[in-house]
Amino acid sequence: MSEKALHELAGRYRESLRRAVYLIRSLDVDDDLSTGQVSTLNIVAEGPVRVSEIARKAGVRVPSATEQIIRLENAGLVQRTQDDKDARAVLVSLTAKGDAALTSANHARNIVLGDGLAQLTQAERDAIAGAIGPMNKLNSALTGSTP
Amino acid sequence: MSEKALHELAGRYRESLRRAVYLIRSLDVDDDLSTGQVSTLNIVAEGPVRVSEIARKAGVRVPSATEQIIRLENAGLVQRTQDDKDARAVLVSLTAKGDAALTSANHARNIVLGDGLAQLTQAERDAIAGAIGPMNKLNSALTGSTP
DNA sequence: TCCTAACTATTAGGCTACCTAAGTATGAGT
DNA sequence: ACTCATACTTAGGTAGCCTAATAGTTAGGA
Repeated sequence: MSEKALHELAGRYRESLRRAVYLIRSLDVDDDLSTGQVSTLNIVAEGPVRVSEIARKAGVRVPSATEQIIRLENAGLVQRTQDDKDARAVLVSLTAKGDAALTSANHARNIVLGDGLAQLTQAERDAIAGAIGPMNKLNSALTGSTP
Repeated sequence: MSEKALHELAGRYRESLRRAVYLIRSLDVDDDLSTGQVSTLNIVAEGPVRVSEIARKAGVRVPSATEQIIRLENAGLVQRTQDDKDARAVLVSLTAKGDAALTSANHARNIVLGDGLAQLTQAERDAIAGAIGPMNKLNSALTGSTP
């Protein structure tokens, strides 16, 4: 593919992503969790995770992750415990309340987004479904993140 | 498509978009413009635009648009003029400096993203290219925005 | 052993960007 | 002319991100 064509595609994709970011934000509807908080909870949900690991997966610096975690801890959604094997490390895990809030938040967002997807044709949904893999690969290639 | 399948697709797409936010941020490399500023400049570039129109297209409230515009104006990238036909309205347009900065910023970002796209296979690029239309349609369906 | 370098997390301070509510000025309709 | 709606700005507040500095822990070599 020519360099010019790559740049043209990059421009169109970039614009589409910019708008999709607002779409994502518009999904924070009724609950009191922000998109960023839901993302952090989704990371924590995979098991007790270190702060540095959360930061890496979320694509932010460690102090930003600490800040998010403190907010979530104050809301009673996560808890911090010491790592037995490394006294420097802190392990973050979901509380029961956090687990419930996350399930509910994911469900609410998937319903709204699912409604939008239902308005597309099957071919359009297939196109989006088929792009997710390549999008993730592109994300990894450019941000170096390993989700 | 079943409701369950829609929600499953919604979940995967949502996760991909979440990570794409960080991709977008990683494109702000060397220049002094943020992603939001580039977006605003891109909107303004289409011609003299009202503040309310900028807010609508950017998916933010009017005061947020005003704030962005003031920042850009202070940087000499846009100018505000009165609308002859409606003394309440303010028309925002690019300055020569803003036009140059926008061209440069778009170019720099397209190069970085283009490099990432170049690492994909042709089939993967085609998948992304094919999803842009449906993604935009979905964005419009859910946010009510008319880009 | 001990000393230094590396690592993990937090705190402190600062910035952008978003929001709602309130204020000012203009336009449009009755 | 009066009223209501529209367009924007101002004021005040919050979330979320950053860098720099700090405290404690670990690991590895002299």
